[in-house]
Amino acid sequence: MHQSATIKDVALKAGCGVATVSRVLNNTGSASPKMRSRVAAAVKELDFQFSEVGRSLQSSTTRTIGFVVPSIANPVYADALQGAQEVLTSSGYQMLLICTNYSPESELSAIRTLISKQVAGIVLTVSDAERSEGLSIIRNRSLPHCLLYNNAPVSHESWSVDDEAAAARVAQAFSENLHNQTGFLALNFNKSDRARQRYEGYCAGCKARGMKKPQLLEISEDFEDLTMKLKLFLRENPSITGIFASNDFLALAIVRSARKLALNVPRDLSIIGFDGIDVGLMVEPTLATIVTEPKM
Amino acid sequence: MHQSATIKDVALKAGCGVATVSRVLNNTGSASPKMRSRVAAAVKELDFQFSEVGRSLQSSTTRTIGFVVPSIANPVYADALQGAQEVLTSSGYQMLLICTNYSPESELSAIRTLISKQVAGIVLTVSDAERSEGLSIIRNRSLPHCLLYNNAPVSHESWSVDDEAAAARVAQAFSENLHNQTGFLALNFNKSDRARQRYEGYCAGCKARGMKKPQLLEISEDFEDLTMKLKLFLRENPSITGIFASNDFLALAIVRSARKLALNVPRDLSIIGFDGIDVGLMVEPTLATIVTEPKM
DNA sequence: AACTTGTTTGGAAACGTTTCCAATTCTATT
DNA sequence: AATAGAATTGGAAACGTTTCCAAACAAGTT
Repeated sequence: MHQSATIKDVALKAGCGVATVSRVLNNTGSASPKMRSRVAAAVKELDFQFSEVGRSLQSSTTRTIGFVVPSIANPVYADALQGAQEVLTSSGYQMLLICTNYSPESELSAIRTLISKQVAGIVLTVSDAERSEGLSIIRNRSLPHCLLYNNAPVSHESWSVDDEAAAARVAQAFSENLHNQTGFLALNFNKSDRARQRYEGYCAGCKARGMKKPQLLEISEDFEDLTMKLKLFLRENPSITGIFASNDFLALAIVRSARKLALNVPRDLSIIGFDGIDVGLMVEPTLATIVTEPKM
Repeated sequence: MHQSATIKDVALKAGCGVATVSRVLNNTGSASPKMRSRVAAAVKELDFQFSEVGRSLQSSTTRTIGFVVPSIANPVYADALQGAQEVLTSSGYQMLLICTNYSPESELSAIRTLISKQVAGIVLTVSDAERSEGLSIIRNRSLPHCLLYNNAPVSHESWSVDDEAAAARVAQAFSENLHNQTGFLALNFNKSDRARQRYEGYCAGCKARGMKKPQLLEISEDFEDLTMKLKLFLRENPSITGIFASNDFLALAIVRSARKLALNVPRDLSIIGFDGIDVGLMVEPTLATIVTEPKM
């Protein structure tokens, strides 16, 4: 494999010292016109590019931001990453991405990895912001960071959604449409503080409006038996007329299951999602959801 | 900000040379039990982690793979990245991700950036594999790489879909259902060799089955006026009974537009997509599509 | 006790940069 | 022509690792 040219090769070819090459290429310090052109020629001839590794070692900073998200197949995170990409790229940063699949252990090792790669900052969604070990490491090192979809304690940066308030809004919508007994659908309930916050906010909202306490329908990763689960759930709780899904992905899946059970959505069973992902607009009828706005 | 401990700090605290620390921690070369334990203690006390930057400089290799894709909002790429994540993470590699938004210039600069970051390899989807400048740089440097969704010339690695064959299959499906005049829907037609290959394969397939040549319906990024475009398109080509969308995203969008125009899908207008993304299964009726299998 | 073997150890160079600083060259002034 | 001052230049150190190699040490054999 063709070794990359280094600044030394350039200096040699241009007949000057490496310091001069560095100064010319970075436009820092002075250099005579002839030197500039000789360096330029050498660079072109060798197709030279700086090694960011060398630079990072010397400057002890990388132009890289680490991202830690549960999954990239979920459009909520994909869309957030897409948005981040645009601002990163335009400011000369790169994205180092790690998915954790909702596993706290993966979170920790992801964060360690990012630290050892000396990322300039970290954007992350953790399973539980209150007791994330990785997060406290980050804070100990006072690494620049920003939580994404987790709520941060005051004085910490985060970009998130007011889960409680939004969930209360869902309770309002159900209440206005005369639903009394509803369900709450969650995946990985114990692994996601978002799901729990939404559930709590939702329970509070229902209570405030005199509705019955929502029944929790918790499912596993395996979508196959969702239809069966729903069937049993509705049999055990026959008075349920609405379901609040803790995210749009689940909402779409449960709509589908409901239809398989020959239920008309929303007539027989109302369903509200959370996030406002684009594909929710593409189904028929359009998915009811809480739209969040993760843009500047 | 709390500076990270270096191997020198560890050596100092353990009362030995840096070489010893390196040997102990990497389990390379010999070390006495007492040294091992002293090093271990120092590491724990300082919460030491190797700097990957220093390591990379010395070993001139990073455990990072660069990924260049058009967009991460499109589930086709998101799913591919998700799959890649899993194998990367389990083999100790990280993903450096850059989105290009279908722009060849961004492709080139993305590739330059990745090279300067010394990635160990590159996985990329380019606009046009035949004339991608970035791709030829990669080949010149004989950097390990793999095309994703682009077809590579023989002897090069790529992970892609046989667009022509798949498109011919679509022609077959339409033909079997007695469609004669159909349309082909594409976004960024001139910016994507995939779309062109699908179109060509589709035209060939239609011709082989004695159908009329498909009409091209090309749209811009702006989905707002898709409904209007479709209306005009169908007015100009009243005999069209089916549309082949060059990807599932477009297919879902056009289904929606068709419904807005009070057309029954598939009775009045049949639509076939391409990719087989999961959300296609969540709409009602399920999206007809070509399922591709980007997994091991 | 003197030697041979084998194991542990740490100094130093190298990887590709940037930057400080001293040395050199140029320009302008007397 | 001599000199002050400014502009340009390059050597060397530093960033955090790994690895080569020689030095130090331990243990076993005469």
